[in-house]
Amino acid sequence: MSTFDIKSVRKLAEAQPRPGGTESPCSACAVRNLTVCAPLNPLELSEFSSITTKGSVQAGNPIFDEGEPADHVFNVTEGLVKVYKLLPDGRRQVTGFLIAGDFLGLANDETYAYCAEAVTEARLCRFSRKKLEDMLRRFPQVERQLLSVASHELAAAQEQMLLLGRKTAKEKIASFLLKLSDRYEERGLSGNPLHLPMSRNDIGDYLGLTTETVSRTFTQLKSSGAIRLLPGSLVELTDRDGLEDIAEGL
Amino acid sequence: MSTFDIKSVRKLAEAQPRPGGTESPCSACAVRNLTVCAPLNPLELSEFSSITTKGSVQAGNPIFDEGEPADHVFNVTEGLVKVYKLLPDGRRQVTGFLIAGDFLGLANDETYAYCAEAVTEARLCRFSRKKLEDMLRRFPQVERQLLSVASHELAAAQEQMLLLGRKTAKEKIASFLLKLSDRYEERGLSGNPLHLPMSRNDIGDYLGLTTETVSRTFTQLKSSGAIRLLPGSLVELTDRDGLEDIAEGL
DNA sequence: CGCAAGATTGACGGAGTTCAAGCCGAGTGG
DNA sequence: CCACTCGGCTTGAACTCCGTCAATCTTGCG
Repeated sequence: MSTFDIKSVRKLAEAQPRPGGTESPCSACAVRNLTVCAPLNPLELSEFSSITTKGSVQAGNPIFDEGEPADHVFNVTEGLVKVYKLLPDGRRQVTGFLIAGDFLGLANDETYAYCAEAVTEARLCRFSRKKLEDMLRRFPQVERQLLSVASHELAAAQEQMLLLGRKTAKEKIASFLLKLSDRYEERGLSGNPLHLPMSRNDIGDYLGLTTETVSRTFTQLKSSGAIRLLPGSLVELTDRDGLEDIAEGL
Repeated sequence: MSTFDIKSVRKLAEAQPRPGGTESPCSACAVRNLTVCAPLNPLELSEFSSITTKGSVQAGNPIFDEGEPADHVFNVTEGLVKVYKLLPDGRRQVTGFLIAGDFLGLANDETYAYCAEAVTEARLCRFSRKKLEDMLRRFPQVERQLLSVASHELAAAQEQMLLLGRKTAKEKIASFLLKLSDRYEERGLSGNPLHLPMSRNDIGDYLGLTTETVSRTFTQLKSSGAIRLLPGSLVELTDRDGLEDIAEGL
């Protein structure tokens, strides 16, 4: 394992393999069981770790941009990352917020089809796409896992299309809070209160709304007692059942 | 190979395997090279065909509904299929229109996460999910192909999110016509003039618009000379460059 | 031909955007 | 320690695109 160093990506102090064993840096990875590496045994993991590189990205910095050669894929191990697409006039659609355990950079094309940027300082595992493809041939269980991940993401994307195409602002915000809360808990983070480090603008670009509408809707949900806004970008979901009804349009 | 027969799915006259050879019904399949079966050689294809079943569905009939046990996956070989999700109050989001060569029914859950319905009479190959999974283990190249398909669909889903979240009605319709035209041509169908067998309502539910807005926007594009509406649900794209500019918000 | 379902057009209204003005809070420097 | 500043958040007012409701018109089909 080495570290990577591209624009906006800082090197990390190199994590030395433990001496005298099949132990690898990956074996200590906190998100290993949440991600594509889950089906590997320690020996395989050690081999896998030989093609990975760790690094971190400062808040607000890009990880890659649309149109760049898609030479690497990534795994988020810490922090929050947003991925988005742009229209020529600058309109933006955030297609996802990624947290520890999320996979990033899958592309069939030779270039990335979207931009990725750190919202908070983030840590990532990086794989060379070429080497990963070789690995996939040798570890078909990882390929199967990857298919499963892609299939989950596809289902989530369809859910998001329903939200974008057919839900009202209030329903969008309620759905967003609930889904994020669930995902945080899946990954062992606090789902309530919920940390929202992204800006109102980012949330708007994720939900197909403007900053102002996001802000007004938060105020509305706060007034109705469904949520509380706490200092430090925290949101408490005080009436989860109520939010669930709102999210489904009931 | 046998035929399948579930509600709304008609049996087809059984296609007999050709006697005395490795030839299989699949080897004559018109969309074979457009779909997941593409990487198989004739011998493998023959084995693959043993787990497939062919059938057809009448226009307007369901193929499966959200929440049903996801026991099968499908491949469209002819006709048009729409895939959609519903909110409790009946609001609908069409998440895709599928044509010959498209794969359908991928689910990690035990149940389908969406509904699928024939728009025109459609023909489908059906695979038992269990048997398909066994096959995937034996033919990793098919699994790789599936991953590639899923990854393409993911990119398309992100494009669609950009459309739903950030494009105007006019931009949505222009994007829709262009993308559909391209996909038709990929599959060897006419991309111009373009056949639109789905209703204005279906188009609206795909683009996050109402029937009325779809209709008005078609009229508008017609008046500006970008398209012509021909009898038989045909649309001629008379100014493709103009449509492309509109689609990108230029 | 006549019917029914879908498509078009019109008039109106409203959810969300746009534009603009204050507010708040974290970081900075005197 | 506190004033200052700057970016993001909130609130207000006017507007607009698209949705809603309703009345025709078209089309495919028996």
